[in-house]
Amino acid sequence: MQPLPSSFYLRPPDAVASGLLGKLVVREHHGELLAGRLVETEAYFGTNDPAAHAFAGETARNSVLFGPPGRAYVYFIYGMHFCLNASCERAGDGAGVLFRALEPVAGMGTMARLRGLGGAGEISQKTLRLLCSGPGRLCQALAVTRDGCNGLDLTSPRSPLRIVDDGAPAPEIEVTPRIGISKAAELPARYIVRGSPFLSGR
DNA sequence: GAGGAGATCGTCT
DNA sequence: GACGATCTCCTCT
Repeated sequence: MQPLPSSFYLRPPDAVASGLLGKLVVREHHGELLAGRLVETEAYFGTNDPAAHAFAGETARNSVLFGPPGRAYVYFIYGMHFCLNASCERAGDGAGVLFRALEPVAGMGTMARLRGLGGAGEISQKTLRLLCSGPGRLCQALAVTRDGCNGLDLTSPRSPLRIVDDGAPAPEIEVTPRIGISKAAELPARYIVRGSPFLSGR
């Protein structure tokens, strides 16, 4: 299974955000394969978007957003959480897509352990929904940290973090306002798979 | 089930 | 020195 090519990310963030729904996030962690299907994303429009990290211009923290498309931008927030983004559009635009929720597909036992939710033996449907239903949660479940993952190439078959298309049919997509931000939150830039039980709360 | 407060620290002013 | 693209736990109903 080949990762999505960098040309996929060479588009405006709203097109990338909706196009990513239904694709697989694949993570190699200590030789084990962890995977989840994207069910919720958010677009951030770079230097023109007051809610985007890139709004104030390039800094040491957000430099990945201003680099080539298809890279992982990981940042630390609220003193305890990480969030995972994909850079998109052209280098210098500062645009990105935030990954908000995944449907767990492989390695659920390890994900549960990383999340501190047990993980030995059977996993209940309730636990399954708690694994990746939020930006901070999915990073914890996939062992994504700024130290380990910031700047990784999501388009390389050899990358320990990549996005692939497994040929699943395109999901039914719905658009809603963005979540968890104070500036320009009313912009309809949150893309979700309609009816998925794995969406983040609100 | 809903609502609110606390946790905790890197980053920018 | 303030705040944030969040989560969990506790309380109240």
